[in-house]
Amino acid sequence: MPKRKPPEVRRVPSQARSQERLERIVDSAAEVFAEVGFEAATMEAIAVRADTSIGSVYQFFPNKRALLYAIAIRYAERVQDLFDDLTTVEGSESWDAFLDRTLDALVAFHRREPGFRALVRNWSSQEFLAQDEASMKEFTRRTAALIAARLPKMPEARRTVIATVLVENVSALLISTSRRASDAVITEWKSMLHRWLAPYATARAKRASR
Amino acid sequence: MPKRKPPEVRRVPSQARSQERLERIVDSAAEVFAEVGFEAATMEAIAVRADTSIGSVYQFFPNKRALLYAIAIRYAERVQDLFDDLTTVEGSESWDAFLDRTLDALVAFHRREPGFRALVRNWSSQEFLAQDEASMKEFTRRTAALIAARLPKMPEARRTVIATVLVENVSALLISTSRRASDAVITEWKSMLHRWLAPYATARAKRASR
Amino acid sequence: MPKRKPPEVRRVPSQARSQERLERIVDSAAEVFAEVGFEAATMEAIAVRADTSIGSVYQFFPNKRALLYAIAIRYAERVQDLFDDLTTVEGSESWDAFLDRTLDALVAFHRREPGFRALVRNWSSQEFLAQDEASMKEFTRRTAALIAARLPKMPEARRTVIATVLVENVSALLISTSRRASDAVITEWKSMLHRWLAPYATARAKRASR
Amino acid sequence: MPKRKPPEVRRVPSQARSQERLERIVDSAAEVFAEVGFEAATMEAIAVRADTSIGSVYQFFPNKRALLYAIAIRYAERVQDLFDDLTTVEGSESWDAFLDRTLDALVAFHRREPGFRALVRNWSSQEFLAQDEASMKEFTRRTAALIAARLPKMPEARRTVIATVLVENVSALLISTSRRASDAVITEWKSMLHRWLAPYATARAKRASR
DNA sequence: TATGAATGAGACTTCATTCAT
DNA sequence: GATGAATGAAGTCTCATTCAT
Repeated sequence: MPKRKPPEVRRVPSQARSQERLERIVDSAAEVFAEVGFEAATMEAIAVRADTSIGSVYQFFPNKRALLYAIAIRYAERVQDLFDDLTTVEGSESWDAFLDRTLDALVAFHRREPGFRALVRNWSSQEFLAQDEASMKEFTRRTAALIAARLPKMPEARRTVIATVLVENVSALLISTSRRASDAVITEWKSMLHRWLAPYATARAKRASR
Repeated sequence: MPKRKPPEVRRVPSQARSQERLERIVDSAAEVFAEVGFEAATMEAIAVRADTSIGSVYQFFPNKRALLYAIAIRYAERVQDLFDDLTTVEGSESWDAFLDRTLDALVAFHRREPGFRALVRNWSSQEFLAQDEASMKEFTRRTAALIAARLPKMPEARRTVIATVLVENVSALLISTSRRASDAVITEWKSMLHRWLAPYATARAKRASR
Repeated sequence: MPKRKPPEVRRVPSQARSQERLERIVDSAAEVFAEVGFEAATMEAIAVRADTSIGSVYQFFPNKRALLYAIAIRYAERVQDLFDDLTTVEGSESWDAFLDRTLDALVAFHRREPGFRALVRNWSSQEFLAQDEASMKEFTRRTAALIAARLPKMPEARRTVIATVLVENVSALLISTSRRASDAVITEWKSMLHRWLAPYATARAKRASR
Repeated sequence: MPKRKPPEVRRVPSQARSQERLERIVDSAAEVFAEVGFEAATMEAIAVRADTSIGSVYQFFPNKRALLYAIAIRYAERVQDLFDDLTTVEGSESWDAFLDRTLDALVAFHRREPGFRALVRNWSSQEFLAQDEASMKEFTRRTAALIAARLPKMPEARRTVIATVLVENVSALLISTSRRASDAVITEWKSMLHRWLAPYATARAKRASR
């Protein structure tokens, strides 16, 4: 995920009291957006849930959109961190193990942060679609790099296609499914990915065993 | 797709003129919702595009939400019909061929009806999420039935899990991907499904050949 | 006064009912602006005084400023008409008689339309200052023409200066004074103008008698 | 200028620091009001320009209106002082010379203090119109006294009328004209006043020469 | 039945004023 | 006293919905 310009924040509070309030406002907004969508969310509702006044919300954010933007960035950072954690595990790990670990982590993330799903689904505005596209590209790039590390002989075009399908598949399923997915479904989902990718890994294994 | 309670329509017009007008209103609403989203769409804009007056829109629909509902139902019927067409093809067809044909048809449908994607991404409200859930369940049931027809020995629980993953996978990818997906990506996607499902089909083949 | 572009009006009503309403809104706005000034006037107050809803006000005018603009134009037209009436009197009339007649008419106008004074005093915004400047220029031009008709020998520069002082004097006094001015004050004011302009007229008389 | 009730000042600061701050606040407010008008001026902007905090402004003034009031009083005092200076010149001076001197001084004052004009044009509220009226009355009284000193025989009613026209004329023209008036216009303006008042002075001269 | 003008609740946003630090 | 964050009343404007014609 590329670095983004900082959110349009009016005031960065230094006092602990204000810092807390800001946190509460962003949390509250994330919840309200998740529940009713961006357009239907009202600043009043956000303020009330954050247990403040509308005026305080506007002290930190110049408008509703800035609030959405701030939330988007917060999530982007969390996903970024998650991906970093997942890929910095040292040692030799099988593809399947890596995939399983990644999926489990992502499913857990989506369950922990129900607002994320709502956010992504509501990104219909042009501005945010561009963001989304950029995120997906970055994830695809990184995934392709991971593939390259294990299958250096695979042509780049091929690698990119596989990475694309993998990233799209995972993100699409996470977004539309994660809350309701049972363990059995997730297990089957992993099977799907394992079987799909097996031949590529096998090819390497064969070459390696020669 | 389950039977739905009758749409909230105030008057079912008998006259051809009115029927046409109703059609135009729904088309117009679908377009406007797709273009700017549900909240930002105005009844005025919908009426103008349908070449009628606001009053006429309210003659058919008690409120804006009812319009969205009508559109949802229309799309549900179209998807329903599509699925019926796909499955009523007689003769022996391989799983892979069936899958490919289905995927191609669905991708084509999504490309033909950009409003569908916009609609689904705009759900958000509780009422519509329930709708969505119901649709998915119905598709899963039918898919499980298709599997049962070919793999009668597979335990029902298993079948349901596979059908769930298949339906979720297909619908999720269609919604988040279809407009931008290249042919190479779609081909790889098919591969994924083929390899995943191959062992199940093979199991049958083995048992059959004994 | 130069022709102005038509006010930003959203809808020009044809029905008598609406026409009345529009009239009431403009009248009401003129009153409210006159009483509390443009900024302090609220659309709510304007709507209530016009015995309508806020929504109706916005049906005719896209924003508060457009209302001010409409009023300005209405007054500009009235002043225009007044000036036309004053100058189209045929026959030979003495300067003093003409001046007296004009002043009386202008004072009457200002007393009849208390909103006019308020409007001009509130024209502080850049946009309206330009308007004002243009009006004054036009009046000065016309006045200079009137002078030229009677004193063709007077150099143009001179004529312009006199016209400027005359117009500025009359408009300034009208704006700041007219409501409280007693008859005695107005009579003295006329004297002032007569005595000031007498030498110019006399010069002509002398030349004429030679 | 009549005695005014003491300005609404919360605290009359004794410390030099505070005195300075108070001065800065009033200056700042005068500038901001002059630039954007009373309503559009924000206490924040005033505080920032005065290089203090909003809280400090409220230490001195209970509300925004009190600030305007303080500015009005300050200007009233300055005009008062100016008038005192103008009239305390000893020796025999012709009417015309006195008038010219006064006008020049007033024009200079208006050019030096652009805020004054803005202030007067922004009156509008009932409370301030009363202020204005009172100022005008006081100037008229003083002017009538000046006339009385030179023309003791003139009936008081007459004197008052002349003083009224003179004061209204001068103040009206100053307010609406001073920034844009050319020297030629001002010269002609003086001519106007000279010719108007000449007969009154002549009358005295005649009586004196008998 | 069709129209579209009228209505007014409700959204966003600003900013005068208060008050805890 | 000084500061500036917090508050919330109030203003502008939109638009779903109603209803007279």
